[in-house]
Amino acid sequence: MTFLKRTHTCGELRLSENEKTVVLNGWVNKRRDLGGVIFLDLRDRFGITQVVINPENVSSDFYEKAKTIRSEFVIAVCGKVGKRPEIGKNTEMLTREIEVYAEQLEILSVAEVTPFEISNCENVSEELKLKYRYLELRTQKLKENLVLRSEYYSIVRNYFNSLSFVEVETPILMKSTPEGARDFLVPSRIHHGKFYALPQSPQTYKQLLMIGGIDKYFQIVKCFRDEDLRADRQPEFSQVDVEMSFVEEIDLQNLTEGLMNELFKVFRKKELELPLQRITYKEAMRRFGSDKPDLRFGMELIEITQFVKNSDFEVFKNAETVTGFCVKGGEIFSRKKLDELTDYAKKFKAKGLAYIKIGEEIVSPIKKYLSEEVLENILSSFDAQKGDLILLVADKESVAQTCSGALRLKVAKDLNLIDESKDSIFWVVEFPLLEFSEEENRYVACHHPFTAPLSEDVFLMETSPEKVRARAYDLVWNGNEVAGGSIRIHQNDVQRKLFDLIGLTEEEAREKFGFFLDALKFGTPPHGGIAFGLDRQVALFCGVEQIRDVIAFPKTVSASSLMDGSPSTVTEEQLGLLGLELKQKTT
RNA sequence: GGAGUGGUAGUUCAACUGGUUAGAGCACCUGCCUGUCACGCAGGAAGUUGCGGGUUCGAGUCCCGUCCAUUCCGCCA
Repeated sequence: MTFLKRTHTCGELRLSENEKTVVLNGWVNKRRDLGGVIFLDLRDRFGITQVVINPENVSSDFYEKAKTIRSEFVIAVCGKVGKRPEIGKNTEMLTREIEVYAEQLEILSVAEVTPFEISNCENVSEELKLKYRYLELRTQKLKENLVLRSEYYSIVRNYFNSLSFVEVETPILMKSTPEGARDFLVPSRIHHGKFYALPQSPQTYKQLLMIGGIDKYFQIVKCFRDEDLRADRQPEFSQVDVEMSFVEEIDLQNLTEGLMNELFKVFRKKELELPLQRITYKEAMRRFGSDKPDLRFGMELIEITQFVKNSDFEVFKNAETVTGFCVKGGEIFSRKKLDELTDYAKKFKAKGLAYIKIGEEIVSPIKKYLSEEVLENILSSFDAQKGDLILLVADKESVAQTCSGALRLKVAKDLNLIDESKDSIFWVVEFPLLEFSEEENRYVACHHPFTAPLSEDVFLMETSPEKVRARAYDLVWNGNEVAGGSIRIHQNDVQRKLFDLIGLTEEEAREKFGFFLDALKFGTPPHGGIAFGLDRQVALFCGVEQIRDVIAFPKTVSASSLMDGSPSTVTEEQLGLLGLELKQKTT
């Protein structure tokens, strides 16, 4: 035997093992040297067990060796399990009833003083923890998150396997596509000047699988997007990717609801009320100013455009939309608070934020522009009572709604109106198919260019493409988009029409998506799919804000890995082989 | 690409309006301590104040630039 191998984990022993001789392996979480007796808290991923080294019961050699043990040493301890004279004061310790009296001890590995304490690193900077991520992984929290993630995989696989889905791996090296996010590119050594792209999602592949007759597909898959990062966005992230043939929206929605219910049963100890509520994109925007609203609180938006059309206030009079919401008891908001909200509104392109305080009297910077009648109409629209505050944004419809929606969420968070024990989970449907991009001066697909239009809207494709609704659906959970999908186009001519609408010439379409258009000609079943944001869902089930906390080795917001120092430079030789040469950075 | 916040000992933070030798908790090291579990007590070591420049008699503090982390806007079909 090369070392004393464990018989039990550090989270396993209870009084039932009293008197048994056991071997534990683990890291020293904490050492308490009382001069005579030494206590070691031994940690592995299952828990912590107290080890006792009593000089009266062990040889002096043994005792001297034990004296040298420090935090994060990896040791093996053989000893007898005993009942503690006094139950451990650390109430989180699963093994607090017992302790192990060391009889043999091996130091398997010494450890230098770590850059931060494993048992106390809540407040340590992100930078340091990421640099030494493997040390942070020793913490309970991160381990629990990864274990939950692993259970998530297993529930997903069981669910789809039980329904006769086929798990298929799709290529990581693929063709760069012009639409959507920026691609990560991989230069080809064999074909100088040519590049692979890493998939933003296996979208075309899974559709080709449908054409290939694999009529129920799923995959837990990495996706890559070279865009700027956020707390809930990493350059590489995971999806549960699903596609089915001979289906329409309801089939995929039912399938998704079934899986979400399984996940909720395990992770939230409750069942969902199925079927989930549906709300159209238009209604979500009108009532909540968001395509992923949080419905755990009220403060719905009320549009008052009609009442102020003829007011003397130019801003309201000329605005396409005036909308806002009523904050119950918000009359107490200070000037400072209102300024803060105004600044926040400006981030979302609003030019300003109007407010009406309903106190002993009505206080509002715009009061002078509003007639008694108009004011009355506004107050009653919002059902505003004394003590309330009305916040209003006037702008073109999209800005007024988005901005009010953002404010609604911020105010709810500030006032702690969100009941975290509740879950709001529902579908948003009937998204627009296309959206006009001022920047690119063309239509772009809201979802992706393979999404089918609603059949009753197809006639609008020629005349007003922006009005066409898509057969797309998003699953929204507590204000987060946690899954999204659509019924796909399965006719070659419709697909070509869509490419045409988004400004791809016949030639470009052939060059970029020719293989796909060809495939559509050879008998394509009606099909559709959905993709789950795995990291985001796991983060929500773990109750953490950052998806970094559910990824073993995440990147920073500047997309670098502090631990291994990637991305990094490569040698001239490596570049040469690829036929590449670096340009001087232009400043 | 833009905005905010932060960067001081291993670590978490402090240092009022620019002013003596940059402090404290935890960790670390040494000694003492036989039932601790945030062990205790005494002592000690530990700093290029992110980096570069500037203003000043004097800069952790003010100014300019830059880098890193983080949050948000843009972006993310």
